[in-house]
Amino acid sequence: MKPLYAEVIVDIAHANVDRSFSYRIPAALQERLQIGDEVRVPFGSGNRTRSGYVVAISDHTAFAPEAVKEIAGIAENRESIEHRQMELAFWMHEHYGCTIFRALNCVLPVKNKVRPKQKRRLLLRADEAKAKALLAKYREKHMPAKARVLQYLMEVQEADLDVLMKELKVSMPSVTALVEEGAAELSESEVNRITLPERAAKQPVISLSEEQQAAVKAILQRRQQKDLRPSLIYGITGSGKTELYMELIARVLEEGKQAIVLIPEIALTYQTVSRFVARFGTQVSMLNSRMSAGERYDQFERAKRGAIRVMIGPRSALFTPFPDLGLVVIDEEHEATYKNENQPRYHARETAQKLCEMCGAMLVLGSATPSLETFYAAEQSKVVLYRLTKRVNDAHLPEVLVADMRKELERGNRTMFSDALHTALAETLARKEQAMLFINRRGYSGFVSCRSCGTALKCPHCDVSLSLHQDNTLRCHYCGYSVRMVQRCPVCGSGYIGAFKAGTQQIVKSLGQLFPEAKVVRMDYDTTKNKGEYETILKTFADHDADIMVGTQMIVKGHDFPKVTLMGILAADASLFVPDFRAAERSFELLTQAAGRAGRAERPGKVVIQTYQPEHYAVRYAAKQDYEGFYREEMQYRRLLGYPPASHLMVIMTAAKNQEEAKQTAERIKTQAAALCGGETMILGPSPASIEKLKDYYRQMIYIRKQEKRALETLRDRIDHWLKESELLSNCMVQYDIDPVQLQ
DNA sequence: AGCACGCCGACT
DNA sequence: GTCGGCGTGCTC
Repeated sequence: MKPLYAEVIVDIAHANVDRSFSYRIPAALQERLQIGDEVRVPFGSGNRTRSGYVVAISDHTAFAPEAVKEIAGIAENRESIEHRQMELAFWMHEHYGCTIFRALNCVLPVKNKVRPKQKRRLLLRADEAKAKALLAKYREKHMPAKARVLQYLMEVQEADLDVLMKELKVSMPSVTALVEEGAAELSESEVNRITLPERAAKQPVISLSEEQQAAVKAILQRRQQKDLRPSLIYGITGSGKTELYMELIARVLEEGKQAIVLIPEIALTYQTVSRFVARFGTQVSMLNSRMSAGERYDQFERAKRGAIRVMIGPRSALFTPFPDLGLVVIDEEHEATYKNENQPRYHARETAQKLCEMCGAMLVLGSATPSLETFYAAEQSKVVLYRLTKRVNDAHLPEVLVADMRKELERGNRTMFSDALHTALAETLARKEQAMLFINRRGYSGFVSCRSCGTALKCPHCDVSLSLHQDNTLRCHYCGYSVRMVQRCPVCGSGYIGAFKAGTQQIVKSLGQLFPEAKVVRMDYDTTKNKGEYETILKTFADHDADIMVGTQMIVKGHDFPKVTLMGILAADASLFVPDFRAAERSFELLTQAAGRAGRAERPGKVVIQTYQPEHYAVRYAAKQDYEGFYREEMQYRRLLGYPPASHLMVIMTAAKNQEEAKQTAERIKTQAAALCGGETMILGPSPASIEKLKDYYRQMIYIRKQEKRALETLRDRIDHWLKESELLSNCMVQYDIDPVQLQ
């Protein structure tokens, strides 16, 4: 019998051992051992037994066979949380074509990751007399390292451990010695210092509307029948999706199970979380991206122990190791942030579905503008749809005006504001109400449009916009088509053609000229970079210390300001012509959500959409707040052009420091792919990525379409296998993404 | 993370 | 020499 080896990740939280080690599998375990099993292995020169996880099994090892040690034993609980998490990691590895390591690091994020040392502080513990005595002793006994540390501590009382070690040129052994002698104390990072809202005065549980109750009842009933298909709560803004989620969470908690709630990072604010805390108290916790690995670790440990039973967070909260998960909610499921743009390129929606299948948990998706994927799945009965059609408190939908900016130009209005918006602003200010101006900054990647007739230049082959490059050519990022920049609009001959530009700063400036007495706040990436700024701006506006808020995408999500009765959308077109097949979908979402911001309370709201393309279907349907109309029209395009979800699309990206290398590798991959899948498959490219050079790497893209997703996965694995055999990979990186959410 | 090895200054 | 503190590097 062949000797079998297992690759084992050792359970030590340190970067230096963040890799696998080969172990021999004892005869008794050869039949039984599986990838993902927890094993006991001798490790290090002391051969201390440690636990680890099997990540691969094979009949050979890259390590010197005579130096390989043997697995000591297997942990018997294949039901453990870790085992379940490992299984999820392996699914991600297969599904997203990333390495097992990447997947594991994502699913068990603290394992193998160093706890941030900079957070550890060294405090003086001995009193003055004792410290002086010890210092004298160290000096006398020639222990300079310890003496230096102690003296320093006596001066400053406490110090950051990393800084101290560097400054005083000492290392860990000296510090530990001091701690053991009781002279000093190490404090871990401020444990659990995330500030959750205080338990708010217990608010009465809002009773659900008939519609909401019916949906809750149906979802629970389906679970009883072991129907684990995801549920889609499709409800217009203000229809009370959150109450519905909370009701489901309450039911799950009653059964002694736990729940995960995913919310896009941008909407993950104090207010959102406090609603959950008000209902469920200290069982609720949250994650966010600003947390250190240590804080995250603490959260996960508490979840494992049962101290937390509801976790709210972004994408990564999905990996909370709950012992008995009963429910996953994904709010605003259409959001692009649910797709990880780094390796592993997982989509939280798909991954949640897998996780829920594994745990027998319910998956509930919610959105006012569902992703085409989810709505398509609902049409095919792979997802069960529940509609919420009524706004809570019978609030009215806003009145939407579409301002045709071409006509404004004709009339000689060269400002950024249409007459309609100008008038509406004046009226709103006169009524002492508030307005928001949303400037669509998506699609800043240089699409070229005519200010006179609204034409945007498109690729004749791909139906995506051309981008203006620095060498003054217009290029298609899908197929590589390229043409010289035009001087006049090819449709109307106007000279007003160029790349679109407008920023929040310019808007604030012109507002100052038009309405000098109005107070304006600006919210965009620049003004919210520092901690707390986001909250400060929101508070200023909520307290009506400002009349107009100007901002980017950020202002669209999140908050209800009851006094906002006007929403102005500038450059609604910008996102329509991003060179991405999802451009229309994204624009529709943005416009619809922005429109939903106005007049949510008893005051009627007004929305002004400024566009050069009033006849575009995304603008038309957004103005009517008609998702389903938009869905049907958009699906026709997707079917026609073979884009997801009608068909499936794989993007292969090559990246190399040498431009030629990236190109040639891409060419050879294309040839190989063509050979592997025969004649009828559509392969586009290679063409440069929209930002061709990124962080010194030149990037080339290939697009492959197929009816079956499975076929793309097989193709990916075959190409990857072929690449590893060939010698192409040495200077060139290759990444795959099936059904991308954002094209690069 | 923990362990061993090897460097270097002090002392029998 | 050689003892012991202390930094460094490795762990299948």
